[in-house]
Amino acid sequence: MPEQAYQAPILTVDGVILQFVQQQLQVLVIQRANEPFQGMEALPGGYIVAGETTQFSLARILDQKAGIALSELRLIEQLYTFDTVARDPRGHAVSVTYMGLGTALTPRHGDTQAPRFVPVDALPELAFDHSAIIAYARARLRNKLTYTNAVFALLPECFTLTQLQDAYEAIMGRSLDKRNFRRTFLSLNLIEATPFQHRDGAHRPARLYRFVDQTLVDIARNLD
Amino acid sequence: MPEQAYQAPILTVDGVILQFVQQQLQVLVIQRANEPFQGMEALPGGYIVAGETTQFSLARILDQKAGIALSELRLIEQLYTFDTVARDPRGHAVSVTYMGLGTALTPRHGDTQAPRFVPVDALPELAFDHSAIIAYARARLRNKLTYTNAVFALLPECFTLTQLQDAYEAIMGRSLDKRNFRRTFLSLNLIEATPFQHRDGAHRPARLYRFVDQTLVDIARNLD
DNA sequence: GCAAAAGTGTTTGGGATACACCCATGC
DNA sequence: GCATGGGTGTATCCCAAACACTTTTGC
Repeated sequence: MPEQAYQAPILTVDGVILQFVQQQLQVLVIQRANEPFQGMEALPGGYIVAGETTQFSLARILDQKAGIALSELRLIEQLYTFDTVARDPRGHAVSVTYMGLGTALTPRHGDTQAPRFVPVDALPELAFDHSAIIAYARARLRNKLTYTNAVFALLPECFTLTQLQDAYEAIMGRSLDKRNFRRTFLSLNLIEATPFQHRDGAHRPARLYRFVDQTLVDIARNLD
Repeated sequence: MPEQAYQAPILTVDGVILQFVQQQLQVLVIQRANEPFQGMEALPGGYIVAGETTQFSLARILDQKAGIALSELRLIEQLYTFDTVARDPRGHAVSVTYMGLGTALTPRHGDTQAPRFVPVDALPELAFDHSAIIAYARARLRNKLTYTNAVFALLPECFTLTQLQDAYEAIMGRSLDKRNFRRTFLSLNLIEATPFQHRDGAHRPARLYRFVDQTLVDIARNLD
C-alpha cells in the first residue's frame, strides 16, 4: 500500500432531507452558488474532510448551507454511494448519500443558499444526478414503512390516525382502506392513545396518538 | 467549492465474496502483505483510483489479490460505506463495500495473497473492521433471500431441491420444513424442472431444477 | 433386505381484504 | 339541520404452519 499521493476521486456527501407537510412529502433543496450548475437547485452536499465521518460532514454542510441542525432530524440513514465517473463534470466525485427524516423543519435564510422544501412530486430540474438520488431515497422509504415504524420520524409527537394514514398513502403512492389500516396499525402496539384530541373545524374531534418508541423498530406484519 | 487541494479521507473498496460449498456459506479472505495487520487475513480490498468506479476498482483488486475475475460472480451489490475515523490505524479511510455471490469460485495462487474461502461460521480474526462488514453482508443476504431469487447466484445452474433448501437453511441459520419449503418455492415459478437427475449414493436419485431467470427478481410471498 | 435420501397431502388458524354506516362537532 | 371528517365490525379467502409415511436406489 503506497505512502505517496495517488490520484483519488473527490469524496462528497449529499443529503435527502424529507419531511411530511400538508399531506405531501417534501425534500430540502438549496441553490448552487458556484459552477457547475450555478443557480440551479440541488441537494445540500459538499466535501468530506479527513477526520470527519461522512455523517459529521453532512451535519456541517446542512448547518452552513441550509441552517438546519442534523440533531433536528429524527432519523438518519445512509442510502448508497454514487460513484459513476460522469456524475460531476469537474471530475470523478464519489458521493455518500444519506436520507434524513424530520418534522416541521425550518431552514434558516441569511448567509445560506436559499434553502427550501419542495414537494417530491413537483421537483424542479436538479443538478448532477440528484433527481436519481431522491428517487432512490423514496424507494427506500417506501420499503421501510412496510417493515419498520419509520413514519414516527415524519410526524409530530402527537398525531391523528388520519395524519398517519395520509403519510402512508403519500409515501406508498396509493390509498389504503381506513378500517383495515387502523385495525392493523393499532394491533402492532407501536402507538398508544393520548388523552388529547385534535379539533379543527366543523366535525368530530380526532383522538391524538403517540409512538411508544421514538427509535427505529422492526415490525413483523406488513402494512402494504 | 475550493480548487485547491483539501485534506480528504482515503477512499477504498472492500469485497465480501461469498459462495456456498458443502452446505456452508464461505467468504473469500486474503493474507495482508503489508502493515498494518501484516500477515493477518482480511477481505480483499484496496484503493480507488480516480476515473474508476468503485466496482471497477474492486474488479482490479480481486483479480490482482485473489485471481478471481469479477465476471465470475453472478450477483454483485453495493452494501454500505464504512467511514468511522478509527477503522484504519494509518488515518481516515472510507471504504465502499460490496457483496458478491458466486458458485465454484477458485482463487488463483501464485503472485496473489494466499486467497482462500473460509466458512463464515469459523472466521479467523480479521484485520480492520472486516468482521463487522461480513456480519453486515450476511444480514443483507438473509433479508434478500426472503424477497428475491438471490439464491440463484450461489447455486450451480442445475441443482436439487435439497441443495436449494440447504442454502436457505445455512443462510437463514435455522431449519425449514421440507414439504412446506418445496411447495412454496415451486409455487413461485422461479425454477423449473430439468429432465436430469442427480445420483450420489445408495438412495433415490434427485430431480434437478434450474432457475428460469438468472437475474435478480423480486418475489411477493415470503420464505421465512 | 436395509440404509439413506427423495418425494409427497391434508388440516388448521390467522392475517389480509373487501365493504357501509353512525358519531361528534361548528356553523 | 347540515356539512365535514372521525370512528367502528364482520365475513371470506388464502397463505403459513404443523405434521409422517412411501419411494427409489446402491450395496
